[in-house]
Amino acid sequence: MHDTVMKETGLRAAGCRNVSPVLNRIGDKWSVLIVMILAAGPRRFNELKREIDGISQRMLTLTLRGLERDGLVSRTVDPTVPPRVTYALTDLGVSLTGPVEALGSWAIEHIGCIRSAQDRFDAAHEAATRGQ
Amino acid sequence: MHDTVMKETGLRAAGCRNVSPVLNRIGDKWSVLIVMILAAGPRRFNELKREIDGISQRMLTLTLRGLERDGLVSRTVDPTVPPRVTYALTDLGVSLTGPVEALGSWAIEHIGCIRSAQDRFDAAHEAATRGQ
DNA sequence: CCGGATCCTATCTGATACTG
DNA sequence: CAGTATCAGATAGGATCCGG
Repeated sequence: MHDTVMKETGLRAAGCRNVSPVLNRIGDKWSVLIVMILAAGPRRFNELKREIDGISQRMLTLTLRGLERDGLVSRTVDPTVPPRVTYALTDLGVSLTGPVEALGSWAIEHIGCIRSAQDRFDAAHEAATRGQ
Repeated sequence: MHDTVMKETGLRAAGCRNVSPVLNRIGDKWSVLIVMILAAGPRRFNELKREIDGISQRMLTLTLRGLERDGLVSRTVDPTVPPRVTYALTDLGVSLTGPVEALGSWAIEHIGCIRSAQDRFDAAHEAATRGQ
């Protein structure tokens, strides 16, 4: 990002290409939740599964694989039997919690505003649709 | 939300219920991009369509409706013929740009780290899969 | 110019069953 | 315990045509 002059459009386009993959990850159904739980400390597979409640085994595996692939989460296998696999946030994963918490704060702060906007919109839309 | 004592788990669960809808919005394919473009000033429908390049008419309409429903974007119809419809960020929408830019900065800052992690992961995984 | 309606495909997700 | 494999349903997204 050391281009001396960069048009706003160029900056935005470049930003988007970089931001998109991150958004795809944090935008999925479980990633942020898992990152936030792991922010409180490492967990084993079934601890996560119990703690999340609603996630399928499959999605937990898939999401953890994705997070591991992106370098946000580390996976440590304890070669015992039965196996113990521990997941933890990497430094990169920890650094993500900041921005995500910022977004979370915004959401909590404005959720009332959003919900009332939705209600107003739905009411208006329902009124327009009533005649059909 | 007036429980006097709330366990960490409860707090997290409550936070999640509030954050999830927001994540669903900003996690989708186009919302953040549109918000960021509108942050630079109001646009008309086809201006957005041209500027985004790759979005289908359908998705632009759908995404704008969603943003409007959430109170992030305002839609103003100029009752001329042909009609002019102008989209702009609401105050709520403007307030979202802060956290989103924070996330964007994080993404830009760490994208190299992420990509190399992915390459390492893919290389390791490919090696493990080679023998099949 | 704006956008609704329809059709079709790709991807995501969950349920279930099976394995080291 | 910690996964993998497979199947079926839900959902997102694009292409296209039509209407105000």
